[in-house]
Amino acid sequence: MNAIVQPESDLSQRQREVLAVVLDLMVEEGDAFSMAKVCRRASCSKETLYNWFGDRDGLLTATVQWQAAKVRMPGLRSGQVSPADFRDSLIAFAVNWLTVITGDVSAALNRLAISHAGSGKSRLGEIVLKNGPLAMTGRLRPIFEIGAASGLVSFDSMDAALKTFFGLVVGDWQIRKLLGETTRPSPSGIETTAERAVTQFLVLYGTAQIPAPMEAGNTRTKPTHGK
Amino acid sequence: MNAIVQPESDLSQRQREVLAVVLDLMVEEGDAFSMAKVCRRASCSKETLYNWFGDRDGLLTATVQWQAAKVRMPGLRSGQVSPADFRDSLIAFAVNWLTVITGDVSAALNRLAISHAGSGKSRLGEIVLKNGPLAMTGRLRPIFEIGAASGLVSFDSMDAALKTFFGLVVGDWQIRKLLGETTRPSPSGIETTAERAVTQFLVLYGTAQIPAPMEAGNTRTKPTHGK
DNA sequence: CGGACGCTGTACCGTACGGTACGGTACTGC
DNA sequence: GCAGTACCGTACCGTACGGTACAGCGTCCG
Repeated sequence: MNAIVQPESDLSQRQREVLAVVLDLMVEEGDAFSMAKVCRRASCSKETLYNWFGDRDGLLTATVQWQAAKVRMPGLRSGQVSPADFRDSLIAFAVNWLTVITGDVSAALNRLAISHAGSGKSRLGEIVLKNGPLAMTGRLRPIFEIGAASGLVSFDSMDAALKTFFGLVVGDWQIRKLLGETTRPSPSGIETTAERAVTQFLVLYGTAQIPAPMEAGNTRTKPTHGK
Repeated sequence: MNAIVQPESDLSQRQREVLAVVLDLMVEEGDAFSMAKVCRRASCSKETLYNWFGDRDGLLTATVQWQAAKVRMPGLRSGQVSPADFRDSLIAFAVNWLTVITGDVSAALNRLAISHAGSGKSRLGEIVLKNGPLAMTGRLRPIFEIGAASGLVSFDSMDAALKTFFGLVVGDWQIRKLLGETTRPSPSGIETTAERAVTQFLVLYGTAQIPAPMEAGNTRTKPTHGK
């Protein structure tokens, strides 16, 4: 099984078209679509499909990898950075992440990978894990390091801080989306969530005063201690 | 389809035995197990199975509901409460939740519900959602209210606070578990995570000084502001 | 005793799907 | 013109599974 492992990007235009169809079908039907349906919609023959991707698993894997390769995160120039830039950078990161997470494509991919992880049918879970949470923390870590080097934040444990950031940003959005809840946050809702999460994160890990938002999160950036 | 909707608890001992077998199979194989396999392992006939549960969906639904009914959360006596009690209560809650979430049974149930939510095959997603995150916040809300009434915490938005608590506690544990990551936190790791999450939560939302832990979380409960 | 009932085990049916084979067609290079 | 290649469309095969039917068996109750 898993005959052909495409070196990731020597995919022809036609092959990418097919994968796009597969992705659409994943969004519409989850794991339930058949190879025949792919062929019908993509106007290609089964034989070609099997020649290109080996078997169904190969097709799924190729689709997931191809899609995962498209996800990119906003970065941050290294060197000294101002508090405002740092904060904006975190917010941009959070907005980006939340937008991806709450999207139908991400949900479809995660659903697929999760159900396969349960059946031990393939390594899709591993792939999505690597391109999801792990990629996020991987991209976020250098940003955190820049912040720390600039004296804006400090961590006892970088990993714990990354987990905390993840939790504050994602909250229960992802699990609810995956379980089929239809209410999707508006772009402004995402923005608000991201700002609140970053504000809270900076309360927990920030060392210097960073421009506070007007109304996000707990409103007050720090509770008025003592009753 | 979905012929018989068991009023939730008029299940015979024998029926519960069968559901236990189904649950085991879910943990082992995800959604891939067949009705025949259930019968073989439970030593019952297909006909009986279909008489009792209508169809495959009915069996799955019954299993999920039966299992969901078993989950209970630690509560908190109402009335005035001490800071230490409040904090311990939150920690107990978090430990309980993390233990459930990272367990194989919960993972199997969530995987099942998630994959069905993707295919629109049934209402399992809705059921798990109601007995998962929503049940958690439902149980947590009164605890928060007691805390607020006792002047220990204050919220601008109760919903936002619940989301924050969820995020701080769960982090990325659940999604990683669902995606098949095998490393499971030890009981002491869960304890540590829970304490750190609660400490952070109280930093964000607490009004009064609450006994700080020795070393949990960011170590210092509040960063020494200003460089 | 005898019929009704509930259950087990097995054989069976229809279907749907993954995977293969094959005929037909367009294009390319010689 | 012709072999080779790459692809489409479709027919086909084997299998596995959901669901049904039926025979056999123990138990309860009149």
